[in-house]
Amino acid sequence: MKLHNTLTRNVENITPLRDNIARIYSCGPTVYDHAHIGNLSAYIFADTLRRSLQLAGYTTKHVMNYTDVDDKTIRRSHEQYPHDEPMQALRKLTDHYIQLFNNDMDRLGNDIAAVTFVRATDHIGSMKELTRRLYERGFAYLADDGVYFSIEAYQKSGKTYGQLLELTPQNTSEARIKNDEYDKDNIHDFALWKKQKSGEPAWDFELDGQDMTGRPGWHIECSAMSRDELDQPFDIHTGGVDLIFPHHENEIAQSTALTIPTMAQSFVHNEHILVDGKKMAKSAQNFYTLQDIIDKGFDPIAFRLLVLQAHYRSQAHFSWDNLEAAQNRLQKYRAFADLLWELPDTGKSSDPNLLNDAKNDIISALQNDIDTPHALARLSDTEGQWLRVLSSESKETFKPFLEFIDQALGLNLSHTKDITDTQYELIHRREQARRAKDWKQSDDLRNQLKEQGIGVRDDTPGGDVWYRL
RNA sequence: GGCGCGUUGGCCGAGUAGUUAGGCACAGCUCUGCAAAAGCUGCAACACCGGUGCGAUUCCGGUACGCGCCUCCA
Repeated sequence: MKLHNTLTRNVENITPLRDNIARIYSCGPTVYDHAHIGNLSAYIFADTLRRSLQLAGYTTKHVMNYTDVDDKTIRRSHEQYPHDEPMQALRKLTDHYIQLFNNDMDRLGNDIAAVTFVRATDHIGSMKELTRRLYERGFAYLADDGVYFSIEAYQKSGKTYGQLLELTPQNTSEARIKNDEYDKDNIHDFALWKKQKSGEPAWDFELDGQDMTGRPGWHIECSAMSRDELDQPFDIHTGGVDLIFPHHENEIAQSTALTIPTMAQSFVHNEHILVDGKKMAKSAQNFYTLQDIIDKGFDPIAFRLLVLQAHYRSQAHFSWDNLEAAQNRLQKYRAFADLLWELPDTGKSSDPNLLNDAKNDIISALQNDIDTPHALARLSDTEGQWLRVLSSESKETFKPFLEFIDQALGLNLSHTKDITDTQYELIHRREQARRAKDWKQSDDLRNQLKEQGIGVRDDTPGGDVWYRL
């Protein structure tokens, strides 16, 4: 399995470090609002990555976190539930958005059952513990508003800060220096733990005899959770390119300061989805949610296809035209899947290479740095040969192929349902009408079927073939 | 200011040192009672300027434009 590793900036072969189990940690959502489709595309990628590892024959352990305590969740929970206790308000808010998030994930074809979801607030204990150990070993210091990680101490211990990107003094924007309003020694130092401000939810914490009651910093959450759930080092850490710095760099620093040489053997980052050539972001107000897409009559899986049509390391463009193109493509795939019901129940494939070659090509495309555009091209190619499928396959041979496509790409094609006996009857009557050259009757029947969302392909060997519109 | 990435036909989007994925859209033809489907054909691209090659869209250098990161961010 080849993957692009941000640590080395190269596509390299990856094999699991331990027990043939691929351990993946994906930075998940901050659950303070609806996820927008740019956020969601990162999880479509993570889902596809896990599927690809499974196809490569590895067992996977895939962990994704919910960031359910941070500045935004706290602010938002106070706005929405001003009369509740801070902790209770936080819980209400994050419970709500976790539920919405899971629903979006499911609608997008992401296999949520294959992922272990963890909440930051369920791991506060290990966050405190990690903070304490970093402090005791001299990698952290106390400030008025919290506990900070010391980049200087980290570097003096012989470690590199800047493993994922080059960091130089010139590389730091003036804006950052000007905005540096916190009480820290070095501009890159970051909070491991923040002391409670009034009205904020907080957890008891005593460090070096001082009351540090408060909450964890963002970066420590992922270091602690990934260690709790996967141990370190694990195999693959995923996230959007925006997380490379500082988030993942800081996670590495926290996780490697004490003992282990690396946090994860591979960091994989997906590029952003652009709207009108710009990054989709809440702050830029140029974002859409999955519900926006659904309200416009699009299928969530069409959006999945739009994401998969571009390589994860290139910026994809979102537009309604592109989404419509993806939806059309999905319709074709579904019509292809509907062929299942036209096939005989049993019988060996008389054209065994047709589906096997496609399957193997799709597997190799995915093993090659998750080359989903190539995999989809191959699927489209196979779809274009539906007549051959119709004449050579049976349910016994075609169903597993659809299941394979679903396993590999999450398109839910094998969920195709048969049409009703009444609808078959309509198709049958139309064929008879056509044979009798009763064109009015046959057109009537065709319209009836159309109203029920069924299209008919004439003149195929063995009788008319239906598909969903 | 620093670092990184990109620029492919009407649109999206792969790929390659010589034979050029795929999707969407469009035009014509065949087939068809009509339509759909299918088949055939057409359409049309590798930002610009140099360099190295017999040969570059593909490698190297530069220019222009765009994007991202350096701050919360998928």
